[in-house]
Amino acid sequence: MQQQYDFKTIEKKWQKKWAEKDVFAVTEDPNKEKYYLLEMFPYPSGKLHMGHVRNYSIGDVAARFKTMQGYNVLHPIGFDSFGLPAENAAIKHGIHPAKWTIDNIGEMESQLKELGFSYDWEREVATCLPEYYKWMQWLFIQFFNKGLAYKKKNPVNWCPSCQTVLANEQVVDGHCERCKTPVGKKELSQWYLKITDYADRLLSDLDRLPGWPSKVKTMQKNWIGKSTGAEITFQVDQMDLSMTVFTTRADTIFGTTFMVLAPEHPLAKELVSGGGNEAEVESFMDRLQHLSDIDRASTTLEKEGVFTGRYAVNPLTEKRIPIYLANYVLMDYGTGVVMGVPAHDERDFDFARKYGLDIIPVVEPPKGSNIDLDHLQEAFVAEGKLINSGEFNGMDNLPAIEKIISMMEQKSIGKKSTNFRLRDWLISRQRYWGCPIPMVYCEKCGWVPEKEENLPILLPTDVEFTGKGESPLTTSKTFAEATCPHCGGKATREMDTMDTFMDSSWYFLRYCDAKNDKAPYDKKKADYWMAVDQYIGGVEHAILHLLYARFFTKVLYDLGLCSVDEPFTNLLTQGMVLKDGTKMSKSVGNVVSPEEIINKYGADTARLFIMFAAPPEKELEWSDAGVEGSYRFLNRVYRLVYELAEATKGVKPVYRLEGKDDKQLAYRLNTVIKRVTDDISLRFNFNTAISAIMELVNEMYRYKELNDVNLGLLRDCTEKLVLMLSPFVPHVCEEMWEHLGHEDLVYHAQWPSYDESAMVQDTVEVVVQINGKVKERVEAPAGLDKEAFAETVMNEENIKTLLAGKQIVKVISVPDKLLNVVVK
RNA sequence: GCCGGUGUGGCGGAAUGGCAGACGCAGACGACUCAAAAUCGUCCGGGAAACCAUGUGGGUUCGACUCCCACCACCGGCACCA
Repeated sequence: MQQQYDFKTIEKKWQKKWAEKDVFAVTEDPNKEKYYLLEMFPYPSGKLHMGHVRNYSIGDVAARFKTMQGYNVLHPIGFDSFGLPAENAAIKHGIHPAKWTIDNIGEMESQLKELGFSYDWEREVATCLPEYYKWMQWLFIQFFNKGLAYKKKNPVNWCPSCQTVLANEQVVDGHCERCKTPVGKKELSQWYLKITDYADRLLSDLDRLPGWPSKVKTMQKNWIGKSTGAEITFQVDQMDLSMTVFTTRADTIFGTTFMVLAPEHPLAKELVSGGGNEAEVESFMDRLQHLSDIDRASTTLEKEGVFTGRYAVNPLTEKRIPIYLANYVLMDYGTGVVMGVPAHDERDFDFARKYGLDIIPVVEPPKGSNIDLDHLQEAFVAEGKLINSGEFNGMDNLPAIEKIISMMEQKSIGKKSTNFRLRDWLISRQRYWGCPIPMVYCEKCGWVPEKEENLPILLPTDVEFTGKGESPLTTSKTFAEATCPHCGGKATREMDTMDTFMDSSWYFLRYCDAKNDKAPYDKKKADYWMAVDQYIGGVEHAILHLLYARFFTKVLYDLGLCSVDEPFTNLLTQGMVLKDGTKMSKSVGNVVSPEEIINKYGADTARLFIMFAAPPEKELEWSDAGVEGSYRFLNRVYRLVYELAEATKGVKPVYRLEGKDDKQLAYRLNTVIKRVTDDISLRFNFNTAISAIMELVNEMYRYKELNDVNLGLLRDCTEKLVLMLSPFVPHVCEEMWEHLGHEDLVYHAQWPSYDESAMVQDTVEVVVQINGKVKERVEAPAGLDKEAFAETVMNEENIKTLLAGKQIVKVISVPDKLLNVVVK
């Protein structure tokens, strides 16, 4: 150890030692309690950004801390390495996506190593490698065999810029989640996974995840969007035709005065033809065609519709009601048909107003309200008693829902029903750089999965990257040719690749047994490590990745491949890294590169600043001055440890506390250990853990200047200081630990425990309040009971003076803290 | 519109209902130095003071940044979901 803090030499030295000794590799050990700590794996875009550094620093501190506490810690890393940027680079610069990706992975690996993260590199995965995607294909086939994967022709979200379809989750505000281009619709035959079969479990099991932020759970709940209600069947007048609606408001059925279908509803044509209003419908449909999907989906779009010329019969009132087509009815929610209850639904109200349709109130506002039911100005959507509803008149509307549904069930005109906003997951992508879907089409046998021995279906290399139209796989001369695994006849391969969110939906299982070439992973190994005890990543994955991964885990659980059905026990969503109040981005020009900081101050400083500047789940404002401060602190610690290592050479950390100063320092040491331990393990409050360590350092600086120092105590403080700092700044701590004469790594050292007896003080400074306002501070003996405490404090001279001439009403005594005297 | 979250010095941020502003940054002053840097030390919400201060207004309490009610502002998610 040099006298100067030479971070460059120190960091290189210890990174080399860690790698040589392979210290972060772990194996299953039934005698040790496991702890699986995982950060979301990165897409290999080129270089690390500050968001990565933050994500992985949080994880590394936790992993090292848990290791020191004696857990068998699995802390793996890998790369989510299929995806569009690689392909775009191929189109733009003519580099093969594989080369681009592998080069980037190499770059990022070395940066992760430079930051000193404690990964078990033996378990590294890259989803673009055949040894990984072979098992992705195998899993897809398991889904298919279970009836959870199917191909369907449907209008799908189409990004004209990425030239591929998108899942609903990847369409944000009508725009492509990746490139922000407005998304259109295209009729295509595509593969889907039946995530809707799991909607109920995905929803209800959220309650079994107390370790997840409620924000994320709420977002998933909203996304799944469960509504309970009823399906009700209406007969079309004078036609042999019926239509079913979904409604959550069966209580308002008596107020249904019209029906509305989505314009693209399959029954629309049949209804219109011969209804006598064909010309008007056609011109309406024509106008609709010219609207973009984004405009159509807009909530501000005026509700427009057209009469079909047909009538339906309200099954309860038996009144004839007109049937309309309208732009505000969505084909892909419910049944695509809505019963119009203008009195009690805002949209129906607007529509009825515009087309002069009847408005019949069936729920009465509570007495005293100034709503005039005969001349409604807006829909009345609150609760009330039923009117105009036959035998149900006078009932409260909410309990009436169930009553009306069971009556309709008896008459076979309706039944209880549940609807989800969640749609099946569209996983086909018309792109090259993804996992090939291992399915072949045979004229005789239809869609058949590839034989297991033929896996992996490799990506062909003789393809052209044009970025246009269909999947580049179609340009391969040989890829399409296949033999039907069923009948042995000629067959064609599926040309699309999988959504990359498939790859990331099970990588945490692969880490449990990353090298396995007989199975995706050995179940026994997965049983040992799963579930992930702590997962850390950005909140932007709250619905996409985190929902898909939960879905996969549940399917694997049902298939008997996994013994947990929730993958992540605890979830931490870290905040963004900002500079000047906004997200770091190239276009704003406020990017601070990790490389730059590591070169100037070292990895330890970068890590320390990031952990100290804000609690992990909050946004972090980057501050160059703050980085300087962290660097200064590390220098301050280094100098202190160096000096004290010399001063206490050969001294054992054993001592007897002598005077007040000794006790004060021991008190500080032990309270800090407790604080740091609790802050890390209970709350992940790394920022306050670090401030506590700073307080200890400040105290040690004061103490060492005293005339009569206790060397044993100082030695103990020094060692424990290094131990506590080591998860945060591992390189410099290894160096200091070695200098303190230890031969083992600080990484393998035991986390310090605290001595409760040293945390008891003889006297404490307490506060004296009068009527709740602080008036005085006095020194009082610690550990008194309420009465003794009050008496002692009240007998202090200046307190007596303070209370002189006042009438005491009440005394609140909180020993060791405060005394509040209520006076008149 | 609905659902969440946040609001504390010049700044980042601390505070199981019990001293508001820990710790750090910035700043001021002092020591060391021929000088500067580095380092070490002291001060650092407002106010002359009584006091006033945790977005605003109420409430509960001996005591509220913390709990309850109403409102405001900003951020995020969902949004014609029947």
